[in-house]
Amino acid sequence: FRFVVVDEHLGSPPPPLFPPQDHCRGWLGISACLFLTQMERYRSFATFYKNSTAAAAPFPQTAKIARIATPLFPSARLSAMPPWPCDNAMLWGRKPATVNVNGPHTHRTGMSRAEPVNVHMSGKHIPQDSALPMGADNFLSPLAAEQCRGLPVTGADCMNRLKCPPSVPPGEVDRGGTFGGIPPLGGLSLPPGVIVMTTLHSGAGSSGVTMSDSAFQIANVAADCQHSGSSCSGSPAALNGNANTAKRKRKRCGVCAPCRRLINCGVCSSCRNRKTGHQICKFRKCEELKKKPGSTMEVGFTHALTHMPGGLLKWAV
DNA sequence: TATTACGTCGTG
DNA sequence: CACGACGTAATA
Repeated sequence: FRFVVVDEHLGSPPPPLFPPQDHCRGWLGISACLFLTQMERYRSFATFYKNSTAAAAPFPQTAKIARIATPLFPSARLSAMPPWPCDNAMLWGRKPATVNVNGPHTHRTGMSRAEPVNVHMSGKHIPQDSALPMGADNFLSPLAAEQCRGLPVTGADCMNRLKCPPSVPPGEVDRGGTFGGIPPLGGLSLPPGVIVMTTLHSGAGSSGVTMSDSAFQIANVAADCQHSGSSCSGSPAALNGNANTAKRKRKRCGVCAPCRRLINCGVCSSCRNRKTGHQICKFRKCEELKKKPGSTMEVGFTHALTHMPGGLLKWAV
């Protein structure tokens, strides 16, 4: 699944939390999404309506209240299926990454692997099933790659430099899909800050992971920690519930800056020595994998979900 | 089967 | 420690 922040604000400029960047909304970060608590959301709305009286004028008080009071996942408890047609929504601008959602030792098959973009592999087949066309005139251009080649560039920086074409012509307001690759949401109105978890079309039957499946995976892990009364700070094996689990390769977290980088730098030792080194680009090496096994981020991830004010986890399920 | 990249080990 | 080489798990 993917986290998609829907920045939709009827008849008014976007709220402060999501500045308008129609050319490329960029990556807001899972952490940014998840830590958009109800309180922050309320504050965002309040500030917005307070500071932009002109924009807020058309909004009656009842509408404002109703809008702020809208839960983050308004339809989630009605059905396990995604209530909005965002199946091919893109967030990272690449195929879904095999990220560590369920824990470092909890292997899930069927999740698509990342499609690393190597600037030296121009002839390599690039899947077109993602929502953002990865054509030569898109963000895979040598220019974009070169721009991202700077060493201490964050993933977000890298994404922001990518050439995401506007989803609507300049001057128009995007009322439908906010990201360039997101199809219009039709008549469905979602409050700003909504996090939509979607599945992706990744080939026929290639993924057995559904939106609800993944959501429940996260929910169950978090809930288990909560119900067991543990601090969720145990070892990965403990998190997995089996200390005797055979040692497996850890997977990249998918959310740290290096993980969010899309391209190999091409100049680091790992890139230059790829044939024999078998190592990922130094600037794409997951921060979590650099650490010794045992101190993992998914602890914080699930902790955030579990203890988030406003019950985001509840809505996510 | 080919590719990617994690884990480990030897070396300096 | 960093680095390179290698085995090999995971995936396309």
